[in-house]
This record gives sequence, structure tokens and C-alpha cells, in this order.
Amino acid sequence: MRKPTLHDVAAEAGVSYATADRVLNKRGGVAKKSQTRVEAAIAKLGYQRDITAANLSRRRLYRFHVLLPNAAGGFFASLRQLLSEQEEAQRKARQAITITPVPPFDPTALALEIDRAVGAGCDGLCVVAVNHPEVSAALGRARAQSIPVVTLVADSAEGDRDCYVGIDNRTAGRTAADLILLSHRRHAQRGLILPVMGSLQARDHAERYAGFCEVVADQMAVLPPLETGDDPTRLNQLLTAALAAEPGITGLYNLGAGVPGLIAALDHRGSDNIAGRPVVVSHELCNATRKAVADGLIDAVIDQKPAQELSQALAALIALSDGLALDPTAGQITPAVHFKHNMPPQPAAGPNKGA
Amino acid sequence: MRKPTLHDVAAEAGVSYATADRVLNKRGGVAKKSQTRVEAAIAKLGYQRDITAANLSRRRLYRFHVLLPNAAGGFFASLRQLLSEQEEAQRKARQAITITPVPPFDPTALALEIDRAVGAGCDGLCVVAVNHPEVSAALGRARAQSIPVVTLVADSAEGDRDCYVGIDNRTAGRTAADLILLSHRRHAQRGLILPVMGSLQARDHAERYAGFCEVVADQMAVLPPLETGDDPTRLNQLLTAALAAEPGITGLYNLGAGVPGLIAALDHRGSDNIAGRPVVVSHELCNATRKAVADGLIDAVIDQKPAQELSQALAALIALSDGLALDPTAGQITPAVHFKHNMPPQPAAGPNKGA
DNA sequence: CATTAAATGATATACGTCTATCATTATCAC
DNA sequence: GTGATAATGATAGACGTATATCATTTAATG
Repeated sequence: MRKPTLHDVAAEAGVSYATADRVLNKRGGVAKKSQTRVEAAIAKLGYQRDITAANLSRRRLYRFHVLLPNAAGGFFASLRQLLSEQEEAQRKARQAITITPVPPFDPTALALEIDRAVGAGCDGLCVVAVNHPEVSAALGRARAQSIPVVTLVADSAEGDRDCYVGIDNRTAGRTAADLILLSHRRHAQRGLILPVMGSLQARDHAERYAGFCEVVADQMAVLPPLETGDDPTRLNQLLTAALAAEPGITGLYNLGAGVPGLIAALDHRGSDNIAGRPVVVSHELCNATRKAVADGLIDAVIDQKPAQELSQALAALIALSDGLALDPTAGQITPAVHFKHNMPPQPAAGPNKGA
Repeated sequence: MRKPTLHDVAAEAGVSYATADRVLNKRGGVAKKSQTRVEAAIAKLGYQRDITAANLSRRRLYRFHVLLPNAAGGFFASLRQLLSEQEEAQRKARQAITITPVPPFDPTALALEIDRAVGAGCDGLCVVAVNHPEVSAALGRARAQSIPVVTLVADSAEGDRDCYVGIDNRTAGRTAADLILLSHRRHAQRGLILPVMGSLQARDHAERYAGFCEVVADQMAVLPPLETGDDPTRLNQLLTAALAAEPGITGLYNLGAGVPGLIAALDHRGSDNIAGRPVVVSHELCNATRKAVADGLIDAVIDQKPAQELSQALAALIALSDGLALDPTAGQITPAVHFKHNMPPQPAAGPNKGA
């Protein structure tokens, strides 16, 4: 027995195809009686609209807007790069993706771009959230027009979006804590840990920090975190000073950006005996962290796998605009943990061949 | 400008739709001249067949056969469970998946089931490979009929399959090594490590072992591996004896199955001071390893994320049967590393609601 | 009962591809 | 040139849905 079609539903309900269609697509102008009969038939037959046929008929193009912070270099730059590489492939799947760079941490600018995307016609939004009433309001306006919203990397309030795709930052902080505990595993002396972060205001940093402290606090001493604003220069200065002031530091958790500053401060100390240097755990696999791991300056890197995040975000948008229920694991990303000897190969950075 | 259709291609090539179709679908009976003109037109217009329309027209059903070892409990049991849960969702996507249990490590039985699946009509095979000429031959027969073959979890020779979906076992072994190195990081004394494995004959075990040794060998002493045949009882016996014989062991790498035996042997030693106990790294997140980590008997678990493997394997089969080029990262799975404080929630084991 | 509005049915076209049939034209050997 | 074969063109129906039009039936109102 093949999949039931809308014709089958109409027959089962004893109405015409047109009426069944009116119910299915909520076109209105149907008597309540017919409405219920059609719905009953749909339930009875287990009818599922054939989305491919529907899309074919509609000449559907999924128009997705992705708003990414335009921070130069680093994590978001590689995200933008990845996305533009995927663009061609997505086009084949009837997806037209518009990438809009947005000033980072600027709620007004982000809200403006959200409204603009909605105005320009859009079937789905993918946004790196900034927690702010203006942004919430703009996302609310989008969702009021039933435009699906997916937050990427940084989440917003649950009511603001349909799905969050990214790592659980609290768990990531706990992972870092476990790594540092492991490094002190066979060590009698109590550890002294220094967290290094961009800002306690940034929700993702705050969550990582909280998760980290939850686990580490009762087994080790944790110094007050350095807040660097993700600025390498400032990070270098603060960290150099802190290391000088506290020679007993046995571990560092760098949970934000500004890795070059971290490296400068660590490198400066010279490469005396490895066992004596603090254990260093950092986030995000990039050129800087790769090199630092290879050089033995960073012990472990927690990576959120931007490529996978992107494809899951787009998949979620498609599912949402098809009106499918998201399975609960849709947005979950398990971060990868990398060390000196299990580094994945550097992805080829070459642009697409051909015109 | 919208996507070009096959009609556009025909017009561009100056032939009829029928001829363009004959070329596109290799029906034969076309003059070489027309053939090249059509191909040139396809290239010029960048024509891409609309797969959704094609599938609609063909009433296509992807009939995939998944052959999984029928080992009771443990890793493959959870794989089978996952797969049957996904079945309903896949059906919506025009996929009919047949799960066939196969005796583990039995090349003849596996080859037989492969041939049977091919005979029964099949558009794609997903197999946990066993390296053996009989299996290679059966896979070769399948591929001779241009049935795509994906190996899952355990790879076969490169020529036998189109794609391998799973972790890189050598890299996983290196990850385990890095974890153990990290645990000895702040430790002056040279470590003494005992590897515990199912069999050196199993390719995945051998690869993990090799990767592990590559990294660890020059910094620590590695004892000859225990070969347990993945049997918990035997593992318990061998390990208990080994721990008694070598009280100086500082680390264990359990790279196969039989975790309950591992736990019995470790538990038996009593929970004296944690710092004194060997560091334990194991594979596969399951009830046994979860509990052992919670109890502090296992320090880290490397998991290959069976759910993700399955969905990637099916995605690869679809891409292959659509004749698309696989992107090179299609089969790559980055294993997750879990510790006591970053355990993911136990997935709900409930069956699908409704009939 | 007549009048108007609401609900429904019947039907046609389109989306882009696949498949099949049949008529037409080109090509070859002899 | 004749006949046979190969290549091509023209066309129609199907897949399941979306969308629109128009005619018809049903219900509501006075």
C-alpha cells in the first residue's frame, strides 16, 4: 500500500479534492463539519504531505538570511568562509542563502538587520544572538510573521527562537574543568587555577565560567578571572602580570578569544621543564590554537565545530519551514576535544574551482 | 534567471527533449554528435537535474539495507535501537530501511546477507565491515550492479566501498594517548601503561592500539596488551592478574568491549586514594561506562556517537544513489570525549508514541 | 418562496522529470 | 534507388501538490 495522497484523503472524507486542499492549506471558507471530516481522514490515513511534490509545485526557494558578526579574523571569519563555500551546494537544494555581516555585540544594528531581512522577504533567519530587548523585539516581529528563527553559537531567550544550534557552554566549561582535573589527577598538591575570559557580560563566557567553577571549585583554588575584552594585547598584559604575581599557578582556562595574546604571555616565559608549566585549556580550533598546541603551549582545545553547526542550523531552518517537528537533538553540538596528537587535518582553504 | 531545465538544455543543444533525456539518462541510441552537443549544453548552462522532481516522477523509494552485528547488548544493540527509532522519520523521506541482524565477525554469513539484499532489490548497502575475501567479493558484486556501499564503524578495503562513516581509529587511539599523557602531565615519574583490547586481529582494535603506541611509546613504558576477546569474564581474570603482577601500573587504555569485566577488576581493588589508582580511558558511552565514570572508576570515555554515524551513513547513501559527489568530510566523525562532569543526558529510551 | 451569501465540486494548468509510443528523418549497405 | 536500421522528434501521461476559476449546491435571511 502506497503513501496516501490528498486525493485519498478527500475520498475518505467524502469531500472533493478542492475542499481537502482548503482545509490542508488553511484557505478558509470551509464549513466546520467538512473541516473535521477532513482532519479525521488525515489522521486515519496518516496522511503526510509530500514536501518534495509541494515544493516542486510551488517552485519553492528557501530564502534564508544568516546574520553573522563581521569581526575580522578568528571564529566568525571562518564561519563566514565556510558558509560561502557551502553556498553553491545549497543552491542545488533550492536554498538561497543571504549572508549579512553585522557589527558584533551591537543590538540596535542586529535588530535593524533582522527587520530588513524580514522586509526583504525571508523564509528563515539564522542569527548569532545578542541578549537585548531590541533584538528580542525584532525576533518577535519575525516570528509573528511565522518566519522560523534559529540562533547560532550564542543563544537567546527561549521564547525568542525556534531552535538553538550550538554547544552547551556550561557543559563546555565543565569539560574544561574535567581536563584540568585530569591533568592534576596523579598530583597530590592542590591546584591553583586562573580563568581568562573576554567578559562576564557575554552570556556564553559567563556560562562557560560558571560550569567550570561548579566542577573545579571544591578541589582546587580558583583565582578571580581576568577580563580581557577578547583583546590580545590586553590579554597579554594582564596574564603576564598575573603569572608574575602568582608563581604557583598550575592551570589556565582561556574561555574567550584573544589567543595570540595568551601565546605571547606563555611563550615569554620560556620553555623550561614542561611539568612545571601550567596546564592550558582553550577554546576554538584556529590557526593560533593549532600552532600553540603543536608547540606545547596549549594542552587541550575545545572546539565547537563551526562547519557542523552551520549545516545543522540550515537543516533546522528547512525542517521548520516545512512545518516539521524538530527532533530534540536537532541543535545539540558535542564539542570536540583536541590535543597535540589528534589534530584533524587543516581543511583545504581553496576557493571553489571554476567561475 | 531561474534554474535551467532539461528543456532549456535541449533547446540550447538544438535537439529535442527526448534526445536530451536519452543522453542524460544514458538510454543509448544517440549519435555521438548529439551526445557531445547535449553534454556541452549541460556544461554551458550548468544544468543540474532537479532530484526532487525526478524522484517524484519515478515514485522513487530508496531501499536501503543495513546489516548490523546481532551481538546482544552493548554498542550494536544501541545502534539497532536507534535505527529502528529513526525508521518512521526516514519513511517520510522516501526511504525504506531494512535492518538485518548478522552474526558478528562471520564473513560467510555477512557475504550471504549481502548477496541476499542485492537479490531482494536494494538501492544502497550499509555494512559493518569484516575484512575477508568473501566479504570483499560480495561487496564487489553489489557495486558491480552500481549499488552504493557505505561501511559503518568498521571499514573495509578502500576499493570495496564508496564511503566509510566512522571514526578514525588510529586518531582515537592517539586521543586516548593524549588523555593519558595529560593525566601524567604534572608528574615527574615515568608512567607504566597497560592496554586492554579484544583482539589484535580486529582491524579497529589494531588501529587504536597502533595510534596509541605511536604517541605514548617514547614517553612511557607500555606493557604488552591484554587480549580478552571482548569477553568480560576473561577481561576480569586477565586484568586482575596483571594488576597484581605489576603494582606500578599508572594507566589503563581499554580499547575494546567487555567493560563490565574491567569494572569488576578495578572495583575489586577497593577505593583507596584516587591519586594512587591508575588512570583509565575507555571507549563507547553505554550504561556500563556511564556508571563507571560516575563512580570514578573510569576517567575518560571516547565515544563514536552512533546516532550521528547512522544519520551520516544514510545521508551518504542518498547522496550516492542520487549520483552526487560526496564531499570529502561526509564520513568523518569526530569522537566525543566524556568525563565525570560533562556526561550528556541519557537519551530517552521510550518507543515511539502512537501505533 | 425568492434572494443573497457561503460552501463545495469540478476542472484545468503548472512544477520538472521519467517513461513510453509512434511517426519521421538520416544513414548505411547493396 | 531500395530497403533495413539507426537516430531523432513530437507528444502524452504520470508523479503529488498548489492555485485559480467557475459552476453548482446548500444554508441563511427576510
